[in-house]
Amino acid sequence: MEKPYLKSPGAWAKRLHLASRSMMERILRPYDLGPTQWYVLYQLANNGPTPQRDFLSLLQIEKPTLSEVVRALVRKGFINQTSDTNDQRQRLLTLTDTGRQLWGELPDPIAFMQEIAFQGFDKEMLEVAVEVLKTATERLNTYKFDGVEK
Amino acid sequence: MEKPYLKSPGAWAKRLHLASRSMMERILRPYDLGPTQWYVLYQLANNGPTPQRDFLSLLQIEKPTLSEVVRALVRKGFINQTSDTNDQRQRLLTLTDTGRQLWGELPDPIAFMQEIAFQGFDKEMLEVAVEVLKTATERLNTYKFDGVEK
DNA sequence: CGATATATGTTCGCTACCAAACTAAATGTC
DNA sequence: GACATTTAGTTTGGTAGCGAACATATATCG
Repeated sequence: MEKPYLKSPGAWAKRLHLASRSMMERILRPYDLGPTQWYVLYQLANNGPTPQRDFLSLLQIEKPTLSEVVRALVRKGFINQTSDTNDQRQRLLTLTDTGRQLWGELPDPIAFMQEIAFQGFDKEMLEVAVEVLKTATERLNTYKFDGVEK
Repeated sequence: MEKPYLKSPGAWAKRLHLASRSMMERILRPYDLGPTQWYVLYQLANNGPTPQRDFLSLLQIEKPTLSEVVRALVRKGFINQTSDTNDQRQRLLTLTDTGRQLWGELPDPIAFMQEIAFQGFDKEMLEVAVEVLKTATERLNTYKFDGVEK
């Protein structure tokens, strides 16, 4: 009975995620940008001004997390957060000039890391891996649970 | 050119990790325990008092992270942190009586989630997934980089 | 119209992760 | 023995994540 779970896809998913995050942070640090902050700029640079609300599903994060990311980007002067004129609840996020200029200088960390991590793998192997991860994720996310027995 | 990376194993690794963490947090919340805190108790309950230092490799985390986890467990009264008599730098972690009692009441969240997430999969598919994740992780972790071109 | 419900964001308090800079103790080296 | 180096942990300040509770604004319903 020796920690079988350290060899499971779940454990390796965690390690891969942390390794990816770590490298992305190193790449972005010179630009004073975190990984999730990068995704927000990515969206704004490629699709123009976007309601803050939309980022919840785009980034798959909760409201408090998004609030903090937005706050950081506003503080750094890379985006503006304005109230929608029609619906005063909604906030619209737009790139500032500084933000647009920064985006022009940024490398694409995702493409870079994909190349390192997955280059040379069979297409089929990658598909199997995605299938396992995707299914496991869906099962966990949809599992109804009223507390574990106890 | 539509965000191919959202379908990559890296993206799914992140989602699976977050889904796992989220469920583990829900399971452990009634016991006032976080996932990483659980792993520390797991080690102490199964292998007895352990130098704090050893947890760095066991949990694959950095010193500040460990410091904070230990701090939380001491604050909650589940472990003791004492100085080694031979080497005053080292700290030894031991379960308190409260901690031991708590451990006796805890479910095993890992076994529980493994069952939900991976049940019914081909052994071969799981091995392929692990192979992909493990290789990708190693490549990212060993990649030497003196900053991306820029 | 008014009360209630829903949608959008923020705040608070927590876990968990890191790098950089620090203290203190032990070890090596000259 | 003195000084430099290494090792163990902490502190500080940051990102990223969450639930619970809150304020506001819009929408719905009676």
